[in-house]
Amino acid sequence: MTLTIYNTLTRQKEPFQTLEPGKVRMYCCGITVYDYCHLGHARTCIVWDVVRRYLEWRGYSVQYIQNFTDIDDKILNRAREEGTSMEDVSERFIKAYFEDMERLHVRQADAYPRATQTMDGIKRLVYELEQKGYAYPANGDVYFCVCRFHGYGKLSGRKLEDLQAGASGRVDLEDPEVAKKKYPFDFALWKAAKEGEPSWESPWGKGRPGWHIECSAMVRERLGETIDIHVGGSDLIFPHHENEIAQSEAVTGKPLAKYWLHNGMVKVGGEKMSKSLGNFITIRDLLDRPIDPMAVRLFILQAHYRKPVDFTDEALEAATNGWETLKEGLLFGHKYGKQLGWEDFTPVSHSLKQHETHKCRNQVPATASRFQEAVDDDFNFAGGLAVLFEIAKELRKEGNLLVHQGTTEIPADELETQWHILVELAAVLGFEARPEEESDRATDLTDEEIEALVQKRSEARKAKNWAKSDRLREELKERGITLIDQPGGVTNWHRN
RNA sequence: GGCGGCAUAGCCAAGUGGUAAGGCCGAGGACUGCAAAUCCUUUAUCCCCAGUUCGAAUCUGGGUGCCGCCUCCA
Repeated sequence: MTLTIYNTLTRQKEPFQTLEPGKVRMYCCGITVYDYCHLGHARTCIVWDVVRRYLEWRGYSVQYIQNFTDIDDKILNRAREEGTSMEDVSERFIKAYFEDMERLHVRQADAYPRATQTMDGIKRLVYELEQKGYAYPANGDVYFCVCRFHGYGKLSGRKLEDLQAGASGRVDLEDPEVAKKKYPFDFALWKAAKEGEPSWESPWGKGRPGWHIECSAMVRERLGETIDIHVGGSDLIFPHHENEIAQSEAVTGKPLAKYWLHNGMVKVGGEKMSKSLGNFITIRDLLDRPIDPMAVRLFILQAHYRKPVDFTDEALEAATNGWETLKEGLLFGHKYGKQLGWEDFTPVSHSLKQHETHKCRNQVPATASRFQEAVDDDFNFAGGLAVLFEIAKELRKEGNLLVHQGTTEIPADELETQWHILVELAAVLGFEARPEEESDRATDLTDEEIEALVQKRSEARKAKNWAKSDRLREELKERGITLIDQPGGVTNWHRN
């Protein structure tokens, strides 16, 4: 089976082939650290986290880099408002970022380069662009000359003429920065220092880098001149990624990335969630409601990554309920493994036995291959989730049968296999259920005490003293015991 | 104005030529003193029009509606 992915660059699905066998070099445009992350950021991080996990599950060794933009007007503005420094602001929100991502169960990238730590690489790129005639200085700024780069617009499907036409009326010629440019669409590689702002020494005088150049420099420094996959939000296609391509390819003469992937936006009330519209909800606010992080992940993963997804309370509730179902399946082994006499009911952790699974692909059960078949088609996680739900629902049913009837329909060893597959596939999507969350709610009653109360209730029932029997049932319920009346007057019970 | 995308049940959402995955919500039934839990069953012809085809949600053309990008943006 072949993994096929949609490439923004070619606007079609292509079979995935790495530059180097078995290895994937992947770069994700991260965030500008001037505020807490919102659900839109969460989507980006979760989607590419899962892409990475999936590639690894498919047997690739993935090198995954994500940057932090820690030089920017917004950060400076915030620092000014607070009376603190740029470093102070960026450090704080980088810390917050990691806290949020940990809660969302997003795995850490292999490295998180920052603009302020990539200064040499940035200056080298600007210098080389200038040497090759793609850049020109203007009063301490340095601009990229868009007209000189012939591939400009290839990613976003724009022509220079269209851009110019579209810009008429938008470009403010009075703006001093615009006035320095030869063409309105030239963009800054380096900006001259302003009074009271952080700056770095450079051949063009004191200043700081433009936004786009840092990614070009980081990719080159960390992953090389051409990488396999470059990802980010679809709102970065133009101008950010277009400019990255221009800068990098003008210098190296090689493609910056083979595949360009972009995730769709999160919407609220039909509109894009964004800072400027003020319709955003931060990850921490959402999780503090509280919403289970896994429900958030499910909400994100149930939509195809390229499509926009609408955030509503209803959708969130559906995801929360859906996660409950999935969770019950994932906890099956912990709850019933012992009872079913499994030899080994510890779950395979997400760091995975899957490589071994790969070695015996011919034995991989049909469910796992259906999962792979779905996800191989441009990361159709929703399709893969359907497979997970199938298993989870079956396990839940078998677990219930065990509780209610004391026996399962499916043989124990088969259930064990199913469960292991479920746990493994769920981990590929980043889902994990922790058994301790469940056992914490244990009651203080001993089995004997419960039995005694159940017996008392049975007697009340026999005497048709419904008030008393209902009171006893209610009492036990409050103490975490669920009663199950069965035909023939037998009452089973279990701790919640 | 330019470029791109989307339109599938009450809601969310896969599917991209052979008569519609999955999730959520709901309905009916079994069981029960009632309930809870559980089990079983059940909910669409795919925005509109025309065309191609033996056959289209799926391809082509037209229309309508919505969204994104074109300025910082995940």
